[in-house]
Amino acid sequence: MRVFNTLTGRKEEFTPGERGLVKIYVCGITPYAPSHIGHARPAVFWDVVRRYLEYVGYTVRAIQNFTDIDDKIIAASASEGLPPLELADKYARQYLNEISELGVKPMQLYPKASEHVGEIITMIETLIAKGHAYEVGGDVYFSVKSFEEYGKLSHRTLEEMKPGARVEINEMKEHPMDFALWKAAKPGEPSWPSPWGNGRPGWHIECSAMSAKYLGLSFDMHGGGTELIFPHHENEIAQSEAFSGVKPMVRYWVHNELVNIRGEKMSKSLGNVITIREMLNKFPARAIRLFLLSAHYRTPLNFSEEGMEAAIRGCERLQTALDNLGAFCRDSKPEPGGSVLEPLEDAYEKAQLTFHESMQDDFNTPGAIAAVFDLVRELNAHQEWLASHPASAANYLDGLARMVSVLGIADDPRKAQGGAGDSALVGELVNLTLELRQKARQEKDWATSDAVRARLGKLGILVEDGPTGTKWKRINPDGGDVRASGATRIHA
RNA sequence: GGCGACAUAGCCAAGCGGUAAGGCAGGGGUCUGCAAAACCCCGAUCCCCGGUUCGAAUCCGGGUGUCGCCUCCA
Repeated sequence: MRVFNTLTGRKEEFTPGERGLVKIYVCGITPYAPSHIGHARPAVFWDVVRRYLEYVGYTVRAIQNFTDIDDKIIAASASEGLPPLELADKYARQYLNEISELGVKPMQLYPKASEHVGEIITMIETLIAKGHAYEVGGDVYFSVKSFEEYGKLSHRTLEEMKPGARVEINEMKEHPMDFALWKAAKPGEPSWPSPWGNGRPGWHIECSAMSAKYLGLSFDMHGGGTELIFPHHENEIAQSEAFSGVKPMVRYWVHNELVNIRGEKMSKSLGNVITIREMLNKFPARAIRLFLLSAHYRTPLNFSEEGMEAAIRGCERLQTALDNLGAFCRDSKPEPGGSVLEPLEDAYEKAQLTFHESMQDDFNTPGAIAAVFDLVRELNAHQEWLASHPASAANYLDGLARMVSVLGIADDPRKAQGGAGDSALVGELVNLTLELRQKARQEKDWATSDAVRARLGKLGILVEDGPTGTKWKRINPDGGDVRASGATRIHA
């Protein structure tokens, strides 16, 4: 498996530090407002990475932090009238609920900065003792000049950073690029006691402290958006490696590109933010995932209604294929010999291969998705054959479902839950209705046949007559959202 | 001003030296009582200009354009 490493600027062969175990730290959010699509991209991407690594046999230990001590939280706290930590907790929970609805499997741990102040203070004390940090008037700063490799992640030198001069002027700092490890408390702000007086941690140190605590001084992958490369991750390396002397702190730095909208960066000031909640209210979670995965994680993704529309259609196509296979599996017709259909078998093997080669090549999800669609086309093309070979249908369904479940963009109909509140009784009633309708069809009583189909449609049951029999599935009566995969065939 | 990324059919998007995956949309067929689903056929020489090479969308140089970072930010 090859992974692009920001540190070296190249794709590298991936090998975990410990055999069979992959340790991942993903930079999470600062919970001070509802999360938007830009937050959903890394959440879904890392979920897929995790699923794939587990799929190929690794044990994954992944954590994602919440920065719950921060200027923005303090500001939002004042305007919302909620204590800072409560406000952060509220939005953190909201975020977790939303990504859960997006099908993201929970990570092992979501550590919060506020709960690791002790570890942070210990780390700062060591940095001071080692001459990498200094205290000035209650603040503690990291000395960038004390870490000769400063800039190695973002590929720039201290000299290159001066010209732009977008550096805050702070008389107290020894070097303009020195950054705060600890900030002296200001009135009204949350603060903790420390050897340097009351105060709070700087932004970057929490990640160094928490990753060290839960993953060790050197771990496999560290993720985050590209905008975090500098200064956040550059500073993390400096702190962690200066603190422990262990290098590298992170073996593979993996950064995702951002989500834009109409070619512009999504930001509150431009007023073009689309929240995860809004997305979930409007589109099926599966389609949101397909959309987010339709571009490689290292290329910017432009949000658009058209893009979502395409993703919705794509998901429907996938689910229809899965549902059909599920219906064929349940077919009780006897298998006429264990024959194999060559073109199908070839397509299946090729799809499997392409899927894995794509995922192994720096998590190329668009390539993996293409492999899935290739297979779906072949499967669809041989529906009649599959309908009379349930064992083969089950076999291909297994394979297709495995691929699709790594991406989380469709369900195995055999495992899917029925529609909310639906019981087996509903299924039986629909089947009964369709059997009666079938009699009408045989008598060419199209008026009755069409009326039944229309009535069922109003109830959210989509009826389709095809060459392999009549199928039905549960849909959302308002939208096209396929809720359950009750595809059952009524034989002609 | 510095650092970096990207530019492929109407839209989205793979490709990493051997003559362009996939999805959506569109057109034409097949199947079908109708509808739907599905299948088949149709579309790009890869921003521009040079260069390297037997051969480049893929490598190098120069343009043009877009975007990101350099300050909080997924």
